[in-house]
Amino acid sequence: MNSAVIDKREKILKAALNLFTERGFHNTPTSLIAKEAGVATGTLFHHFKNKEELINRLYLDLKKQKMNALIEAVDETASLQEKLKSMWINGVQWGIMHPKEFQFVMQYSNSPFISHLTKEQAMGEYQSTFCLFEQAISDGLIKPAYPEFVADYFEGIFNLAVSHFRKYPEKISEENLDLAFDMCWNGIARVLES
Amino acid sequence: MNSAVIDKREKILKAALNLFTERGFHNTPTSLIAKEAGVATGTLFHHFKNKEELINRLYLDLKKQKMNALIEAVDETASLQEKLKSMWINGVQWGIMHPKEFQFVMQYSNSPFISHLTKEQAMGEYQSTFCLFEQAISDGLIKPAYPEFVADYFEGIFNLAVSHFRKYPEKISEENLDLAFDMCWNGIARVLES
Amino acid sequence: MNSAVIDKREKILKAALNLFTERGFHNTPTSLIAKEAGVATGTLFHHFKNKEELINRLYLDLKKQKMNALIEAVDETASLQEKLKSMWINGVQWGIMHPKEFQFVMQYSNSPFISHLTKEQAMGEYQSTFCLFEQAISDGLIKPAYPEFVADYFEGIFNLAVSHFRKYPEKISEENLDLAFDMCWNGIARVLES
Amino acid sequence: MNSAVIDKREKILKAALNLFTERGFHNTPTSLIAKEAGVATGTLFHHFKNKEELINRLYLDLKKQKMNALIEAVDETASLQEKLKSMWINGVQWGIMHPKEFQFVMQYSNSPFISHLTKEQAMGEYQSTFCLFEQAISDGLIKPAYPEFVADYFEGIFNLAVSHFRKYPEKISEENLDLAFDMCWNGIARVLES
DNA sequence: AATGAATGAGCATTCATTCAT
DNA sequence: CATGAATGAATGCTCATTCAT
Repeated sequence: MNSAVIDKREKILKAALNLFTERGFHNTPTSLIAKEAGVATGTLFHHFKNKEELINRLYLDLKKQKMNALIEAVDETASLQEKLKSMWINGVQWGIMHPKEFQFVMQYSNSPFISHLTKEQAMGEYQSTFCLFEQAISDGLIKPAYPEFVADYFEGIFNLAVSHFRKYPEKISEENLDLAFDMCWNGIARVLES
Repeated sequence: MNSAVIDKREKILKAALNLFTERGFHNTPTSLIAKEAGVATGTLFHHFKNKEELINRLYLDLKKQKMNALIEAVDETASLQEKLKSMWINGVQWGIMHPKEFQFVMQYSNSPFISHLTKEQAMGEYQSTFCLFEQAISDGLIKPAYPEFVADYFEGIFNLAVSHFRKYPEKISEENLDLAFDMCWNGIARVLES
Repeated sequence: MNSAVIDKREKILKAALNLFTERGFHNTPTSLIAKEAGVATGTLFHHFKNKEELINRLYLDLKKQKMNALIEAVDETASLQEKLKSMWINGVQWGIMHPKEFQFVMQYSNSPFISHLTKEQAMGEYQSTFCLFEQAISDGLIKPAYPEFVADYFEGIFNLAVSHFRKYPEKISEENLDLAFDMCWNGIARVLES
Repeated sequence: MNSAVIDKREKILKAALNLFTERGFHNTPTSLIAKEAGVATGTLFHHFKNKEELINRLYLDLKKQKMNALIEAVDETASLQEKLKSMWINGVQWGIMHPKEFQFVMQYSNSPFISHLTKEQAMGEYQSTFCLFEQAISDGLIKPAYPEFVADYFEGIFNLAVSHFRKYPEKISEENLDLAFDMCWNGIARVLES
């Protein structure tokens, strides 16, 4: 009983994810989502107050999944640089293996469809990661550029790398993932004077 | 009369740019564009076959403007690195001074609203720039990563930099522009062993 | 258990009365009635076949209450004029003390939501009162206008008086109730030549 | 051209009047109004911002018609009582000849569908009539009951009379109209002591 | 009896596009 | 070329009612 209920909710979210990434938010009728989910139109509105709540709910769920993927199995005893690299690799792999989820989160991060409140909630999950950058700067591990830029930069290249590997799947290899991280990192890292 | 005609066409394009960036394509009725442009609803369809043609036309115009801004006043006799830096700085400055135009081009570059044909035409403008990267790689000026990644990387960080400066306008300064380029470049540049 | 059942039924009727008078029939979802009654949506349909039956049932209940209020404690030995005045005063007082109930009965008396059958049943209760008018006419107590008009007139002014006192509660006083009846009555009563 | 435009607007208003009085506001889909008016659904919303504006517009139009009917051809030189009687007779005749219009105005006068603003505008038209009552009271022509009640009373019986004659059309005659007015009036008029 | 998730027909409203003037 | 009234398919959302538990 309960599982059937959750099932429908999940099916709606899944269908919404597929359709939103394929067709965009405004070009995806709720009726189509319901149809794709194998559910009546009214059912969608039983689970989500309206279309906007659906998209916000979806965004929050996926953002959380992404963040969980980042920190999964990161060796707590490793060095800061190694931690960041692990997270980067984890994240890129998650992005490659969950293309829709990744695209959705990236595409709607700056979208007006996502409410301010949702963005704040999502940002909360990000906080712990952000601390790592601050620490890396104070440790002298990375360039002393102001932290806002570092954060934008890091996430930007991260997204860029995933997008790239989705565009050229044949380029995916451990070597190229390392290369991508290296290009990112050597743009941040303090160049040690010899 | 002729100038009045051009006027209306321009006004429509201008209104469309403002509205598309503020509200998105699907959330911008043609009637609103017409109203904002001070023109009758029918007039829009005299100048553009339909809404899609309008957006494609707009995209192409702006992409061309952006490309022209890049190569403007680049010293032909300068070194390759200096040329690339000039273009970068030019581009970032254009992006800062034309926020709507920049956002529109970036936002819709990967959008399904832009037809394949339009994208190809736009890509044509990019060709000459792309050559510079190939040359830079073969010159040993930048890392021998495969050129597709370099191109994505370069453009990605470029967009990232502009977005960043739009988010934090108080950070705009010659110094920070240089810093941004430096962070980009030292992620690409071969690190010379001492 | 049985009392709990009755309780729910009563709660539904009570909630329906409040909501129907505040928002109208069509603007009151059954789900809202259920919610306001503290009951599941399905429960409403256990007690009433459908929304229409609910409203008809409610109408009949309230009409009966109103009629009972009219004849309550009327002195059987009093004169006809005194009886009618007692009923009038009783009725106005009931209307003042049961504003929702009064409004509902008045509002839906001519409404298509109330079925023909229901109206006839309700009219049955009215019959005995109607006889009084016929008698009053034949007694020469009131003007020899045809009885249909007298009945409409009497009830019309009655409703009017209640509505008036609900609009201006500060005007409620024994004196003004008498005044209202007097205005009603002297429009009916044969003016005796001196 | 212009006449065609007005035509459609008028047709919509007319269809709306018929349907609203027959089926009520909430039970009348805009699609049905459009259909009945021989017009596309969109056309309705071209002329009226939404359903609510349509009903408010309609109310205002009809209220104005009713008021105009009241004061039409009233002899300015006649006595106050004669003036009021003329208006009463005019009004009842208008109500009889325009049953839908009359019912609509009466039915929605106290309805929440009519906005406060609309009611105020409509009340404005009523002002001059209201003055007549004040004058009649100060002239000692009618009972010195407080004017709010007199106004409610007068209008109430007026509506009542029209409703009555619509229910019993066979009772319509000059004689009965006079009778109805007489019953109204002798409930107001000061009974002169002999 | 009671529950509340599910249903899907129905509704108000929007909007790209047309076309007579 | 320009206008803007008219169109009607499409869409987000509501709600009375059902039914498995």
